Amino acid sequence: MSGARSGSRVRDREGVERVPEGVVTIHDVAREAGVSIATVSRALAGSATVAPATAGRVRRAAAALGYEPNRAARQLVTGRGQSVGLVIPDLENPFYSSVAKGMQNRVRAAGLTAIIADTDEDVAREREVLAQLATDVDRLILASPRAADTDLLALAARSRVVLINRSLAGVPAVTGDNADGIRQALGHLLALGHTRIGYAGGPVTSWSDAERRAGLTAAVDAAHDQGRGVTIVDLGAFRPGPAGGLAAADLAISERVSAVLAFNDQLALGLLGRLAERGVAVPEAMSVVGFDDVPVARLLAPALTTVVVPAQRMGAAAVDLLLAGTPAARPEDGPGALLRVLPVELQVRRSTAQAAGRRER
Amino acid sequence: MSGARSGSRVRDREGVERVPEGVVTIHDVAREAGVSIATVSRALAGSATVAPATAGRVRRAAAALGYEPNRAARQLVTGRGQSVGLVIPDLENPFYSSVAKGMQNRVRAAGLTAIIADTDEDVAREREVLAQLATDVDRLILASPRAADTDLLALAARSRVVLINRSLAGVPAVTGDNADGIRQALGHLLALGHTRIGYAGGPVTSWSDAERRAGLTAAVDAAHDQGRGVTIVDLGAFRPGPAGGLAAADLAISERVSAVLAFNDQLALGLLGRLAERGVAVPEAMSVVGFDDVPVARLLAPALTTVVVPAQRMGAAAVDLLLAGTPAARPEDGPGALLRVLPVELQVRRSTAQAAGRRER
DNA sequence: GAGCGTTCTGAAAACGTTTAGATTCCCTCT
DNA sequence: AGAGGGAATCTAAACGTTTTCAGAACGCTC
Repeated sequence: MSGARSGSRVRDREGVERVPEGVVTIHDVAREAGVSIATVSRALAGSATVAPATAGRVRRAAAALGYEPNRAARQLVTGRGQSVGLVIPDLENPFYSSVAKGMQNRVRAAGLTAIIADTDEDVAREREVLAQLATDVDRLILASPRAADTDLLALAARSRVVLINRSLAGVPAVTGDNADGIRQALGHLLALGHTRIGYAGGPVTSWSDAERRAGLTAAVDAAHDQGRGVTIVDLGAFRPGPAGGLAAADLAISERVSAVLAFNDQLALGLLGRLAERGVAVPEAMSVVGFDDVPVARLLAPALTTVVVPAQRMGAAAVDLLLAGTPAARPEDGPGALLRVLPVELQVRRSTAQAAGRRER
Repeated sequence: MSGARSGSRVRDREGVERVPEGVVTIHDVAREAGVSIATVSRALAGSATVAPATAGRVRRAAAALGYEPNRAARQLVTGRGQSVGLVIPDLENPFYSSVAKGMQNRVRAAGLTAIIADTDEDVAREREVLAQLATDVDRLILASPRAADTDLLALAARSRVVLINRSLAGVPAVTGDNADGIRQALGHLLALGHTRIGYAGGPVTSWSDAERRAGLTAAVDAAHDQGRGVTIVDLGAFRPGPAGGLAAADLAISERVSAVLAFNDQLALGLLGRLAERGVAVPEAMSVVGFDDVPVARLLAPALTTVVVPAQRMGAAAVDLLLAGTPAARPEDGPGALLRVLPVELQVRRSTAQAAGRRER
């Protein structure tokens, strides 16, 4: 029982075209080609140190036998697997499923395998997932993680990591241009004459929300500098699902804003639903702007005015960043060093309209 | 440089709580617990032949060191991988992202890894994906595959396969109760007085659509037997995305039906959008029923009456079927042998109402 | 024709795990 | 007290690959 255990069952005197029953290993190819397994490995890896004639013979033998390298064995010895993990907070959130789709496409195009894990928007779950994933994946894409900075840095230290919608010193990341998006959205509402606008925020732990709030503040300041008065009413922080939007809607009504900027489309969806329920006409009595442009946004009645974030492209871009031979970033480069910011664009639809005069309810 | 290579850097005199820098292997745990690696392996595998006291010590050591088994190594020796692949037509379709979510949760709960692949509703792409996946996964869940029966059988011959929304002799499968769902939907519309109803079908290659059509025919026959006349107008076959619904809406209007049964919610979404655009009031002038109950269905205005298919549970059930030691099915058992049919339920919302009298347009 | 570099190939060690078979230990039974 | 038998544990082989190092074959220069 030596290493050549599988020999007898693989080859018999029938010749090359005989398809082996069991799994073909590198040893079988080596025997077929009359070389050692080391040479097979090198020939198939395209190493330059193998003679062209030999390489050809090896390749032919491999093809004839239908050899497929065993990924587990390869991974074990190289330490580097051929899969990349994607960790997302919620697969049912259409924004993230789009990200997942883009990511998965690109990964597969690169001949790799996409492993996916949903954390249910839960920190503990995320930690668990990360621990499990860390062992069999050395390349990770983390979409909007809840994890603490230190945990992420530890992770990034031993795996290649790309973040989506979060930035962290020394870790490459892809995000949408949050500040610009919110600026465009606010500009649109101002142009429509709204002066009292609610902001329905995402979770306090959300990096995107922080960015969008900062962008909002900046945009408001800029407006003031131009002599345009506007009041932003902070409606609070909501879970980024449709359910969160319900509460936000009630708040928007009682705060007497004429328009609401929602942290994301999911929230806006809930808002729209609750406003309809309460008999508040959109956009006549209340304008609503979302963020993300999830696929349903344009199908709603009224179709949702929202900031288009190229979710699929974000996923793909994250993969590119991950696979590019980017040298490990040095923390001293600052957070922006490896940040890829994708442009976003306001898509005006039916959910926004000119502000009516102040209303009493 | 022996097998215990990582020893020095892992343990120092600080004690148990010290988190190791490098990767913790079974050797480290063995040293920590004062046993051999074989015992560690057995203890963690839950083998009965290890003394409870020892097992406890090992588990504690493993936890203290944060040990996670190396999957590549395990897979190499056992031959059986610990990932299961999920092939879905479109991640952006909320129904399938729900399936994916349920599947992924269950897979991870079992300590396995979920590999995901999106085929973009494309046969060629699907074939490609399957070939790629087959090399590193021996357990697959195929959601609504387009592939030919023969290809699927070949695949099922060498991997464990569970189908979702399709049935095939000898291959275990999970589906919703399509016929019953459509029966409920039709019954609801009949109860509301509709007598001329459109059916907006899915792709002709879709197994689900075939089932639903069959169920519809049966339900219509049953109604006729009870003396209730109803005319079903086949509006055609549409791509199962919202875009398909637009065309279906125009057809529904020109065919003067008072209600439409849509193959799925995506289609219904498009329908609703287009009807609103054309000024046809839902549900006053036209009732619409969907299928699937995707998360947005209840958030639409009007909220969509639809057949609730437990998508997440389907994903989970498929995993259960896959992991259960189900003996390979024998084709002679017939297609139903390993079919797990999940009950579905009509959820009445605002998109359906009593039929108005016949209208002219 | 000896010495020496080049170019190619092979032997063998590693990767971290599972598992078969050997070994130890401690009872219990005679 | 010695043998026999289980239970618990250990030793070592195996999984299929990559890669280091050493060696073989060859051609060149002097």
